[in-house]
Amino acid sequence: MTHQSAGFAALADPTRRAVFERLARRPLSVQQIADGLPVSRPAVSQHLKVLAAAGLVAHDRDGTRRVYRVDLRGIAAMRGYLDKFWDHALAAFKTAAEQEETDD
Amino acid sequence: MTHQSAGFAALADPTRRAVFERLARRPLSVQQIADGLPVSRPAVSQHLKVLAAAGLVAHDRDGTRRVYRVDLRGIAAMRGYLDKFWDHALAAFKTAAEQEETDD
DNA sequence: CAAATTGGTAAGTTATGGCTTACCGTAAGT
DNA sequence: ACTTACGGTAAGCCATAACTTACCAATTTG
Repeated sequence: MTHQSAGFAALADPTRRAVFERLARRPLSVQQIADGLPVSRPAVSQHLKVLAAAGLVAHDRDGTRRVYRVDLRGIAAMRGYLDKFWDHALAAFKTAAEQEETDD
Repeated sequence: MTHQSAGFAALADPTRRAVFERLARRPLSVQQIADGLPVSRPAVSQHLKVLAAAGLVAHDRDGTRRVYRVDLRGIAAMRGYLDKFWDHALAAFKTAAEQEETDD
């Protein structure tokens, strides 16, 4: 519920999408993520916080490192939100089409 | 491509999501949308512009009125973007699970 | 053709959010 | 224990974006 709306805000930012897309390829430490981006490491930390709040990423500990990876729960929530409209709009479209038919 | 990223930004704003969700129920004029929201009509116009740029809404003319409705193209683009990660993550998960099995 | 309704755009204000540097805690390595 | 590596948080800066009022164009109606 909260995850859906937070998800859109999370993926709205280009840098944050870049972080997310990198993690989709393979799990990475914060440092590794920052190395591949034109922003500082603290900036990455802040982005990860937002992504985590949206349920889009999670992390495991490895010593002092945090290895981040994508979390399916956030994606599932967003997919669910969009699918609601998708199904609804398709149904409405179908109804309209049938209406057209009987109008002939 | 452009629609995906614009879509997330478009649905990131609560007011804009409210506009979109209202339109999902049924097509409405700009005035009608504004009547149900705590913001001015020009604000609604601006939100509709953003939603339209993301391919999430479209409109038909009816005299001086513009009747807005949801546009499936924007939703399809966003679904496509998310599904990519969904499929990829599921595949990775499956591979990991099979790895576990052979580890026993 | 004048009046009224509808809605997009401009200009200006304020809040939000993304970035930086500085700082602090924690775990490993020597 | 000291040093190094890693990463989260705080404070402050600046750009963006969400809102307002004011204005204008276009269509319908009397």
